[in-house]
Amino acid sequence: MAHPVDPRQSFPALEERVLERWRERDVFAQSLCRREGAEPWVFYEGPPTANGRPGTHHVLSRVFKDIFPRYKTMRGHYVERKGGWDCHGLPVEIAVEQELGITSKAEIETYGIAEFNARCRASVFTFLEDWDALTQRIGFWIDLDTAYRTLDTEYVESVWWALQRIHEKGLLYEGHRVVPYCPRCGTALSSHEVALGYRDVIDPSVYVRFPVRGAHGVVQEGDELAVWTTTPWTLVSNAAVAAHPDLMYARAQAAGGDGAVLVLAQGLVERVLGEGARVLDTFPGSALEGVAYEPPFPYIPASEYGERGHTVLPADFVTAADGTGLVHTAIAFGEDDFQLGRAFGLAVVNPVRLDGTYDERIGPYAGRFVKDVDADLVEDLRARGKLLRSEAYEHAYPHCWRCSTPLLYYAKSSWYIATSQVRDRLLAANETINWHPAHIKHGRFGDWLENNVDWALSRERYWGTPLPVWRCANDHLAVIGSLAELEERSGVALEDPHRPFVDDVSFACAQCGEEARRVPEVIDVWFDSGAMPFAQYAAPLSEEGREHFGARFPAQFICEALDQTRGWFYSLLAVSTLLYDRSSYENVVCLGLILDPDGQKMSKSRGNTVAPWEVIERFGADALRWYFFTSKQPWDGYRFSLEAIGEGVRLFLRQLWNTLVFLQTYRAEEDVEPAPTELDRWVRSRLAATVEEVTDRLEHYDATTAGRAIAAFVDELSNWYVRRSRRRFWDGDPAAFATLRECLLTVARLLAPFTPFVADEVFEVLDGGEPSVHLCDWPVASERDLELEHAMGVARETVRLGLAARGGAKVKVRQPLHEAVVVAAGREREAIERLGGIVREELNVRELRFVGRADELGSHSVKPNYRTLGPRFGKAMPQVAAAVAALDPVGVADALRAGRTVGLFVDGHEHPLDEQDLQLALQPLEGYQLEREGSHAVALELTLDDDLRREGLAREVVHAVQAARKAAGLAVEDRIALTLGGDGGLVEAARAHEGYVAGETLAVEVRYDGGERAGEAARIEGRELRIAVTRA
RNA sequence: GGGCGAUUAGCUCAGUCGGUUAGAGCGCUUCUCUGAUAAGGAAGAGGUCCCAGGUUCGAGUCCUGGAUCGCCCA
Repeated sequence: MAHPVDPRQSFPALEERVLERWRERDVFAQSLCRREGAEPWVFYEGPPTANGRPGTHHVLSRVFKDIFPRYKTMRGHYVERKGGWDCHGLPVEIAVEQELGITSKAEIETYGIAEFNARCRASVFTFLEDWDALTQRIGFWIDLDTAYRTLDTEYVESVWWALQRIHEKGLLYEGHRVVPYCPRCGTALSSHEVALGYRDVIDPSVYVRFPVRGAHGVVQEGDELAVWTTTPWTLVSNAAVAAHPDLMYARAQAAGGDGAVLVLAQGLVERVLGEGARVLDTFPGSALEGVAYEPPFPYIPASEYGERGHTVLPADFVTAADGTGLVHTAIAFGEDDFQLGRAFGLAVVNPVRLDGTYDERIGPYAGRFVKDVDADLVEDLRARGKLLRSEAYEHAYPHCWRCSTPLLYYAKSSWYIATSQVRDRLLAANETINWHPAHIKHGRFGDWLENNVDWALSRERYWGTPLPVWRCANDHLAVIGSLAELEERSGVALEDPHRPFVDDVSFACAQCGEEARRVPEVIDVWFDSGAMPFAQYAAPLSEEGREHFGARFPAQFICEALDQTRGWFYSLLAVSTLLYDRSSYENVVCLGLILDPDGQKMSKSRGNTVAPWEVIERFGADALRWYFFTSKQPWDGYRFSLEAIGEGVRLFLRQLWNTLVFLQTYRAEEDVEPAPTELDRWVRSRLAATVEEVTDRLEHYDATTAGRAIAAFVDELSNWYVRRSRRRFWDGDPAAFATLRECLLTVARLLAPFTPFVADEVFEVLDGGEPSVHLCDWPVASERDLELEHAMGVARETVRLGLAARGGAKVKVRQPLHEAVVVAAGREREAIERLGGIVREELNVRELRFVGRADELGSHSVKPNYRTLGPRFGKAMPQVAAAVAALDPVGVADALRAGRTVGLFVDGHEHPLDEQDLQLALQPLEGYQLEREGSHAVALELTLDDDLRREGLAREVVHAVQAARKAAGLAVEDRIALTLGGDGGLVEAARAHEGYVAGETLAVEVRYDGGERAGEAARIEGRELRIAVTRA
């Protein structure tokens, strides 16, 4: 019956075996089958893109996406695990561009959109096999066969439907405004995409002189405005200067300068012009309005901008926090600038082409990429004496999250969803979400929602869901919600809704009859993924999908890395709030970043990445999973290294496995009625406690504490229950086998969501009665015996103190002692007496003697209990502490034992103190080997007589014989014939305890005629013992 | 510049409602135990709980300011 178990089992090999078994027994499908009709518990898969190789951070999110569905399935829910793939978007286009060796939109169009998109379609799943293999190997149960794909026609149609609904609500609009724009990709980015690409860069920070044209109010001819900017490339299209009307400004001269009079914010005079600068006049910014000046570059005349071009304008956004308080304004390149220009009727003049280069109006710089011209422009200013100061300025600047090109803020038109109009609804929906960690809710995510801006939805690209907006010459819009609707309008039945095919479909405008053509844009991929709750089922266009969706919305659980706060977490919430006015998820776990052992972000360029396969091949997937689950709270991020994982394996997986090996090594038939001992009852109670805690923690999405609780139990099981029960296992006690088996089977079930491989193998070895542990129900905690758990705690503490006393006296545990004197009373004494056998054996003493009064062993000291006395006495606490210190400890101990209170004089009043208020501790007396902790102590009687010495020697003999057995290569169950010889005292001790020696060493006969020649020599306390061992 | 988070032993991390002498594991040293275990047990070394103020009888814990790191945003 005993299933042989390899003590040196390789976990990766074990896992391969388990994977094979799962396939054979179709366990994943079975686990779903068995829950058919049960209450669903809904998980949404945030779709990864399969056009890159999966890395360790993907493993992190995938194992957290696995553990809770597994747990909930065992709890009796039906947990559909539908996979998903994000297929559209720039990452895919860029991979294809690289493949084709092209870098611009013009080249794509020359190449042909149809062919380009066909390549994109093919490229999406380049690494699908890698993803598949890794997903399986790490035990992530997800159905990839029915995975939703955002490129599928039905998916696109669902997205169209959603946009049509949003349009019907009046929330889709085209707007002209300044957007973050990637000149390489030729498209605007949404704010959450911008958030993905901030990077520290050093830009010039320049202070430029703008000479005024003629005196104007407070300003005189020859004065110069000191104007600040960090984007010199926008100076060529300077349109105006902004000043805050209420801020105080000054005319000032630098000490020892060229005598020029500069105008700037009064508070910044010293910082900009240096110490000793002289202020000539001060006045509010409003006095500067209308001052005309000479622009820094001559390329675009003031007339181009209109009446107020190249003058000072009042603006509230100006601050004196940095710069000069006079802000350079270029209408096309900043949100504030754009609004200011609009307010004062300035024309938008944009001399930068869509590819990020200057057009022909910028003379010598035409054709160059604007960001590359910064340095030349600064030099130009310097050469013409227009430069006041120039410094390097390090700041975070947004870059394209895929191609790393610095973004430009750029005025152009794009399509928006008016999410800011539903901001309150977004906030309300957020209130219903349970965030892990909690601070995200009102911190990072809540703040983001508070400051919500409209969703910049359109992308001027090729491979994406086409924006389903058709427009006629009279600007009438039609937003189409399905291919059927499009066919109805146009008579064209499209099979593929992608560009370029959809671009060719036109129809007569319903309002004016003019031809309506599709606008050229595609939509933000984040909208695709945000639509997945319904689009993954092709809802609502397919009836079946509508039903599926109805039963699976919202999700109980989603899980992604922290960077999705502005990504999927947002798009998912925004789409469902727009359509259904509620959140699409109830619980969310945010995962942190994976760092290298030095706390640096892992990246290919640093060469500090650890490939997931490397870990799996060396330690196994369970080890990696266990590390992620238990090493720390997942949102804190990880300092990841192979060593860290190895340690976890050794401490936990090995320990668990060895316990199983032990059980299987000694396992016997179990047909006898088990008679459980205190130890059995104890470990079962601890097991119940563990089930309670693990369940509670997993209900709260806290895998870390749950996993650590399992580890703590396995440690108790292995290092206390098994160690204390070894003899019972050797003797074939059925209660011990039944108990250990039960514990391991329950641990296997608790562990199933964490380390699904080793859990299943343990379960299989122990023949748990199902084809897999993953088909089991989650364990229910049995009743606990809190009294016994407490008693064992006290007993173990007593053992610990006793062993420490032995250590202090340098007396080996092998040497038996007469007695241990234990200071304990009441409940503690009962506890130790109850488990006295265990304590005696562990301490190797013949008797336990109890003394109720610790002063028999040492003197008391009395300390105040601050926790109870502090609130009572407050400020008088120091006096109380002094008064307590002056009490007679023996008297206090007597009084408290007798249940009386102790009077304490403070401030002339007597205050009664009871045993809650005072804590007794022991001071050891000299001459005793005593270990104490709180009111609890153990002393050892160290006097040895001949009897004890002989027994100690007999145990030494046994120890030596066991070593000889091992050296002779005998199996643990081999019987032997034993011959002893050598030192008379040793032989005599062995003879006196022959039954014990023979029993311990499995000797069927013992002879004492081993003369000089016999066997191996061992040395015990300086004396020689000769041992001969032969298999009997 | 703003927001969020983190900072506890050489390393990885716990630390409850503010309460007595701040813990665990790993690693190190010395003992010890062994019919499962590369395991276990005991002792030792190892701490400015990031810093400075404040509140309080009492602060690792609460408040304010600052430093460093990470993330996010301007």
